[in-house]
Amino acid sequence: MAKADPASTDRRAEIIAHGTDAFVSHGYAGTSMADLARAIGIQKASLYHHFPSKEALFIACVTEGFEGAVQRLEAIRADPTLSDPDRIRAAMAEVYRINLTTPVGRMAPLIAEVAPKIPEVARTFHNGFIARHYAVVTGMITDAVARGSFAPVDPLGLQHLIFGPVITLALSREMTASFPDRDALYPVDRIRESHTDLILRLLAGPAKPHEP
Amino acid sequence: MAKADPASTDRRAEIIAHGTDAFVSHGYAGTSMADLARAIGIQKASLYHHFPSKEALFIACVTEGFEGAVQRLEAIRADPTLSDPDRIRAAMAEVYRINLTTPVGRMAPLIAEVAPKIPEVARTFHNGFIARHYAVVTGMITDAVARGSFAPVDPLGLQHLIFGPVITLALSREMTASFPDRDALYPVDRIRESHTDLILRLLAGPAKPHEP
DNA sequence: GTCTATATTTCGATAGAC
DNA sequence: GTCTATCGAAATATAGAC
Repeated sequence: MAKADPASTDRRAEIIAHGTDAFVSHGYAGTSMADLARAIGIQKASLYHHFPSKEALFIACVTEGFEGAVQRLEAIRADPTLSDPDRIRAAMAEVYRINLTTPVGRMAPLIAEVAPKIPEVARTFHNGFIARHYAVVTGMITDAVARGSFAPVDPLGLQHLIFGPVITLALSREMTASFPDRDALYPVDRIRESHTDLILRLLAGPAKPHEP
Repeated sequence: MAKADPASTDRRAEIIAHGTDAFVSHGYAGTSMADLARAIGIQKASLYHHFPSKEALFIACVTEGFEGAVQRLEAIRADPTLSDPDRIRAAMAEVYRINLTTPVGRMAPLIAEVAPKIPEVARTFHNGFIARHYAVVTGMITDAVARGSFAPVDPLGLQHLIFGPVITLALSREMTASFPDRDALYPVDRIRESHTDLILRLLAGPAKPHEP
């Protein structure tokens, strides 16, 4: 994305950044071009100089938002200096980071809202972001199982066990954003550490029968 | 659905049923009173005979939607004929049923959208539905641990490991509702069975070190 | 590229007949 | 209880000056 004119390109990126946040927070129908313009500090008509319609702006927010997000996970998978458990720890830390500190973790319901109106964004987002994230993490686990580092596990079940709690946590925290006790109800660090430990425990092998 | 006066009382329930589905599918702002009336087959003005405003209708959809949903889980917890593993199996089957066959599993983002405008619905839904569901399942696990049936586990981590994949699955399936290969991407039965097995494996006890 | 001003449609909500 | 008709506000989008 190299550009000559910073005044022009930066404005477009600024609109996309604000727009993504607004769409994720208030939904597609709940985000008005007037509100968005006011948040950025420009006039409504100026938005239409950069994007021909609200729909085009939305598509840009969804499809340009996850560029580069998969590459960090790919790098963790390919890093030869990591042990297999440390690779899982690093991957889960990155999954938590991307889902809890960027809007992407709250995009699923937004896509669902818009899918009947703009069907292609659902495929673009799913194939370009979700499916690739799943594939990288599933791949690094089956790699480790093949090397004998981990016990065999059903990849489909484990994939949902890894991503499900993170995405639900992002949505739960947004739902409770106004609660004064939100961080006590959904403490990110504690949940992430416990989650990671439990996943590694499953990968370590089948259970030894519990003796009361 | 028992019907005494099909003209009057059922109309209110009919509006709430259609409204809940529309709100969950298209968001609060994305659901218009005109569309809702058309879906039911009445005129827009008739909606305002049963509810004074769109906001009042929405609050009714959220607060009346989860009545009785917790009682089935409570019954499973209290059932003396179940073994502890079977109790977990029954509870997870019920969690999957409620989240995947009723709109409640897709309500979190809807609540998040509306929370800035109607703050009280977030607390009502969280305290009345989510927190109680969490408490029942966490309680039946700590009960079993106290009886010696299961190994000790961090209840917070396990709670997210149980509910997270289910809620994310409900959202993923809605996001991909238009995909012809949705059931292949997100096969409910396979995921539920694998998920349940992995949870029971964690509860069975600490891992035996894996030997390649 | 950004602005003011405006066209057009759709929204939530109300009035009043039946 | 449901209808037709309509209001005022807010939405998307456009026209044209600077």
